[in-house]
Amino acid sequence: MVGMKKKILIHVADDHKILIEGIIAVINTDRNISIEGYSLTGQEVIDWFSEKGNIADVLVLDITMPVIDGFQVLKYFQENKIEQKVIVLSSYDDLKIVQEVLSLGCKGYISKNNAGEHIIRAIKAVANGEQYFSSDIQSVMVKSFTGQDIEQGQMPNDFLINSLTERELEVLKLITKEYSSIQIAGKLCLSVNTIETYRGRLLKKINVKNAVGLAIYAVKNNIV
Amino acid sequence: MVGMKKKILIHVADDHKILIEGIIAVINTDRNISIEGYSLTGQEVIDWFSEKGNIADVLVLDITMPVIDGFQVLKYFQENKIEQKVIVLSSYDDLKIVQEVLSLGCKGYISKNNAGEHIIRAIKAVANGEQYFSSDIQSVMVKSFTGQDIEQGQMPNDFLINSLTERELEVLKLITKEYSSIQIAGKLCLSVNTIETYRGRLLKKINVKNAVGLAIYAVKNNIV
DNA sequence: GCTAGTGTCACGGAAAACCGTGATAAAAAA
DNA sequence: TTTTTTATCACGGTTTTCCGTGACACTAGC
Repeated sequence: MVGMKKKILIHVADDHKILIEGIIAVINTDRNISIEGYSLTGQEVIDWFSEKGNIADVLVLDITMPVIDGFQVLKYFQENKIEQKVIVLSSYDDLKIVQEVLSLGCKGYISKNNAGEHIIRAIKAVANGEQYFSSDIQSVMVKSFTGQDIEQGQMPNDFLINSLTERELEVLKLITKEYSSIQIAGKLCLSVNTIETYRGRLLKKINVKNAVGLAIYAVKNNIV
Repeated sequence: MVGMKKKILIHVADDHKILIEGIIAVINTDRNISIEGYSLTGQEVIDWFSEKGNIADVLVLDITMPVIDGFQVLKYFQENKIEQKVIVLSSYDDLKIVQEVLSLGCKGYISKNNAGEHIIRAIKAVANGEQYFSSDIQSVMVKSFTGQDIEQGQMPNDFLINSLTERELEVLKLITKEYSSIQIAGKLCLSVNTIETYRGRLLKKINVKNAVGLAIYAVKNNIV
C-alpha cells in the first residue's frame, strides 16, 4: 500500500462543473489516484494538451460538451497521433456512440448511471493498459453483437461520422430550431437548393433517415 | 456558527449516481446542511414520500430522469397538495422547461453548469423561503421578459402542455425513431390517416412547428 | 343524460423534405 | 502542384409531412 510506485494522474473534462467536483471528490477517496487538472470544454482539453504536451495518465472525458465535444477531442488525439488513454463518461448508452468512441481509440466507457467506484476501477484498469466498460455498456454491446435490436439503421456503411463542416453545423443548428429549408436559405442568404443539398449531406454523414434523426443527434451532442 | 437551530435536511434525486455522489460530497463541506437520502428515479422519490410522508426540507430534483421524470414528481406534489420545497437541477437552460417547472411550484432552478457553491446557496435560500436561480437561468428569463429572442414559436397560447395521451406518446416515440407515418401505421396496425392525425395533434399540443420540434421535446423530456 | 376527452378514420391540397446526380470555384491539404 | 474538401447552386421526380376539416364510437366525469 505504502510502497506504490507512483500515483495515477488523471484529468477530468466535463461541461457540468458539479459533476467534475463530484468525480474529484470520489477520486480523492482513493490514495493511488490524484487529479492533475480539469477542463470545462473540449477546447480547454486541446489547449491544455498543446501547451503542456501531455495531460495525464488517464483522461476522463465527457462526450457531450458544447462547441467542441468529446468526439472531436478524441479525433484531435487520433489525427495528431497522440496516444492518450481515455475513459469516456456518457449519459447515453447509445450503440452508435459507443461504437464511434471506441473506433476513435478510447479505452474505457462508463455510463453516468454508474457509481463512482466504477470510475476508480476504470481508471486503474485503463492506466494499466486494460480496457474497461461498465456493465450496462457491455450489455448494449452484447445485444448488438448477438444481432438483437438491429432494426434497420444500424451497422452503417460509413461508420465513423466525418466531422461536420462549419456550414453543415450552421444548417443543422437552424434545422433544430424548426426552420424550413426556405427559412434557412433566407437567414443564411443562400439558395434553397443549397440548403437542400446540406440536408442531404447531413443525413448521409450522420447516418439518419430524416430531420428527426438530425435533431436527436444535435441534442445528444449538445449542438442545440 | 455553533448555536445553529438545526441542520437543513435535503434529499437528492438524479438518475446519474455519479452526480449524486458529487452533490453529496459538495454539500458535506457545509456544516449546516446534511443529506437525508437520495433517489435514482422519480418513482423512488414518490415512493419515499408516500411512505415517510415527508422527504426533507429541500428536495434537489433532476428533471431528466427515465420513466418518471422531475416534471411528474412536481405534478405529484401539486396534485396531492404537498408543499415541498424543490430546487430543480437541469442540464438545459431552455425557457420552456424553466417556465413549466416554475409553474409547477418549484422554488429554485440551477443549471448543472454551475459549481457546487451555487447549490449550497440555493439550498439555504430555498430552505429560508426564498427563491434562487443561477445566473444563466436568470439571463434566460430576462431575455424572454424583455421580449428578446421571441422569434415566433414563443409565448404559446396554451402554455402548460396538456399531458399527452398513451397513444400520442406511443406515436411520438416512434417518430423519434425516425419512422414515417406509413411505417408507424404498420407497426401499430392503424390507418396512415390516423397517424397523420396524431402528428397534427402532437404539433399543436407541444406547440412546435414540425417533427424536429417533436423530437427535441421528446429527447429533452427523456421520452426517447 | 350531456359533455369532454380519447381513439379511430377519411380526404384533398399545399408545402416541405428527400433522392440522385451533376457542376463550378475557391480553399486547404497532401 | 495535384488532389481533396468545402461551399455553392440546379433540377426533376417521389415521398412525406403538414393543414384543415369532419366524422363516429366509446368512455368517464359532471
